Amino acid sequence: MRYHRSDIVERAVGILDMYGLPDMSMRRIASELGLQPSALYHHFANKQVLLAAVADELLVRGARPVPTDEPWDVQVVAVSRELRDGMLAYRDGAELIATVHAFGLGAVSLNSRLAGAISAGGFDDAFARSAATTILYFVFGHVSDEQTHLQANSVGAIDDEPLDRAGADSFELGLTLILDGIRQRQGVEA
Amino acid sequence: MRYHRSDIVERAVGILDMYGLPDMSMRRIASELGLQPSALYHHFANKQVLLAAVADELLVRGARPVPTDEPWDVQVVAVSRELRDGMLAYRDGAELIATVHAFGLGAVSLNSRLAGAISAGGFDDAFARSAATTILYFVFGHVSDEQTHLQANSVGAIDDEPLDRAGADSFELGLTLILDGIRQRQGVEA
DNA sequence: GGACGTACCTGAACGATGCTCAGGTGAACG
DNA sequence: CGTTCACCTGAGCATCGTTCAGGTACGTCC
Repeated sequence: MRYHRSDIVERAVGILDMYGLPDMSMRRIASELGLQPSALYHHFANKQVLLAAVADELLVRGARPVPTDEPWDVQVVAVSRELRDGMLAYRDGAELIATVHAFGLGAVSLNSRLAGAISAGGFDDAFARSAATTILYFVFGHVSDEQTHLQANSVGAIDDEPLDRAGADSFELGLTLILDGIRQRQGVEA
Repeated sequence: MRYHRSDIVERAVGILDMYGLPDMSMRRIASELGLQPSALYHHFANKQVLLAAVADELLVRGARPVPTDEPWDVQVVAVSRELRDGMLAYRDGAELIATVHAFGLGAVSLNSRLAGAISAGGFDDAFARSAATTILYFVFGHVSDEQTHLQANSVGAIDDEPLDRAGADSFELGLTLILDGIRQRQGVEA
């Protein structure tokens, strides 16, 4: 069988969700496709690039239409929730997406989408970018923590719902905190 | 020569600052001490524990007295700046401290210190904890990004000061945003 | 002073990782 | 029919974290 980039990404996503990030090795991906590991390097320069492609795929699968007719802060909340849900939808998705972003590969649109929504509130462009990254750092950190604890507690089969609820509530609270800080600057900004 | 835990941590810090996190391998640490790699496992159960000890050491070295006589928000800013400076003081310090915290080892005091300062503002304990982690996620994310770009640009010997300035300004802005959000809740909270 | 315990260390090895490279195969295309 | 090029093989390199059986020396206690 002969494959394209997309086939490899798809298989990698499957392994990620089934066995987790540490098991998503080049050898594992290759063997599940019936290939030699070296074959993967025909499609991706190195593992980081493959990881970036997988992270982008997760984000694409979790994408939702942005409500551009709504107020700017509603848009920001919508994008943030979409990002959170996308990260939580696959095992180790949060860690993957956060590290890929930290590495500077892929998912550049996240920052732009948030900054764009904020700009719609009549803020300075530089301010919008700073505020957007502030939100991004919060989302990455919070959701990564959430997923770590969720997955740890899903091994022992204890109650998930209370934890999920607590995570979601805490997420909304932090997000509101930052948004309140931004809103407070409306009219003061250039 | 025979060593203690602290000798190994100290040497590891040296390697970290000189050659970076990726070069801080068990083999490298051992060889710089004139030891076999296996000798390190007499002092630390595994590498994660060693990393946690190194991260804690960096934080201890960067510690400053907290101005408990100042208002709560001034204390929060002080702790946040101390943390940022501590992370930036050593090569790859930000990544190290952030990943160790994510792993749940060491540096538990960070959350408590921030939460404690916020509580002094008369906030609910649960709220203080949530607000503290919101700030922590922001600091970790922001400073990690800062350090990545600083180190990338220090290879090519271009201007550091403007970048450093931009990083610090953006840091203060994000921090103020969150603090404004928190302050807005004063009086409303239980 | 001699036996003992323990803290620290050696040296070899295991299993796994990302990655490279020279070469092979087969389908599409002129 | 011949060539090009995308895709792949298979072996191997250089690392990594970690384990384990055993060794050495120092402090303590009889």
